[in-house]
Amino acid sequence: MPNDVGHEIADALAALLRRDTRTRLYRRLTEGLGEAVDEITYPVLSGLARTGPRSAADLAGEIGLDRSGVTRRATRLEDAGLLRREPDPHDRRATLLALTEAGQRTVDATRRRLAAHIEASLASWPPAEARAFAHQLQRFVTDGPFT
Amino acid sequence: MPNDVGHEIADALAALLRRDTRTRLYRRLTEGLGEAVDEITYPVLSGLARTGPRSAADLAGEIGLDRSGVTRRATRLEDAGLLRREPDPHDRRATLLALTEAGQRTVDATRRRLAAHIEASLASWPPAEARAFAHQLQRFVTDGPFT
DNA sequence: AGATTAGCGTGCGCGGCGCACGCAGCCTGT
DNA sequence: ACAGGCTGCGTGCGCCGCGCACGCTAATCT
Repeated sequence: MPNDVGHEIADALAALLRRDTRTRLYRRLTEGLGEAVDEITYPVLSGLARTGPRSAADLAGEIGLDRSGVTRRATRLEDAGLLRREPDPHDRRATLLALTEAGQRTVDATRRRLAAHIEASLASWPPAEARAFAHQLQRFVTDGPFT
Repeated sequence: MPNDVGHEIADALAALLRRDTRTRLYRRLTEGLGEAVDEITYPVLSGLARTGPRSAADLAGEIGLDRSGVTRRATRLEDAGLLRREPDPHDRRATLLALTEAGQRTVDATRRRLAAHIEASLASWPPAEARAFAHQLQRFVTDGPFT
């Protein structure tokens, strides 16, 4: 493999990980979905949508955050009606975080928007190439230098 | 184009943009390079390496940050000997930020590490496929839903 | 039953960030 | 030439996200 491949991907990754890139993307995806959902709070919604109701500590471990942060974000989302705290039936001290219907709709809308943006930017690609790229990207992210 | 491609890439991107993914990657890349260089200060070094000496305001525009932030980071890097402030010969009120030799070496080492990690994770790929992926990724990042 | 542990929310301090001010140097009009 | 506006820089200020640690409640262990 030519070693310029590494640098080429490195440059692309650097551009991708840039702060304002992330901020702009989040802003675009969450625009008009209410004040409570933004770059800070969305990972809580998204993580909850992935696995269903779960505890704050559990969710914190997944998104690489302290429990206190998850608690505070959850409170904000709860105030906005996107999230609901329900007592764990098996453990009376525990409280499970669960999406409300509005929260689920918000997550769906956001993910749909992102997918639409991606597909729009891939519109001019040959379908087979786009499909191959998607698989390679996924493989690269899971196997890549990020674990 | 099948619409699951959009969602597949969306999932990969979400994993890539996760906070701890970024933090871990930065930590690995800057390990042992001194206390001053980290996720916060590195973009200044990197941006400077890209275009040569330039003003703080100019650099701030590129990395999507306020000038004050660049100034503060630059001061930290200056204290660590990685960066040098030199007066602009054409404008006596302006100061140009420039990498020292140590700063340049730090950037080179970091980029080399990232490229090495990437290539290692692509070691099992057919070379042609890796090359194609690199080009597609670059194209996707520049044309993609990030502008 | 008493002691230890687990889960949660919150107060506290740290640090990054944007905003706005003050100062120094440039530039344009008269 | 000089006076006013403009530009570039650094810094103080306030906001906010974040990790740490405490107190409280409830489960679990001996």
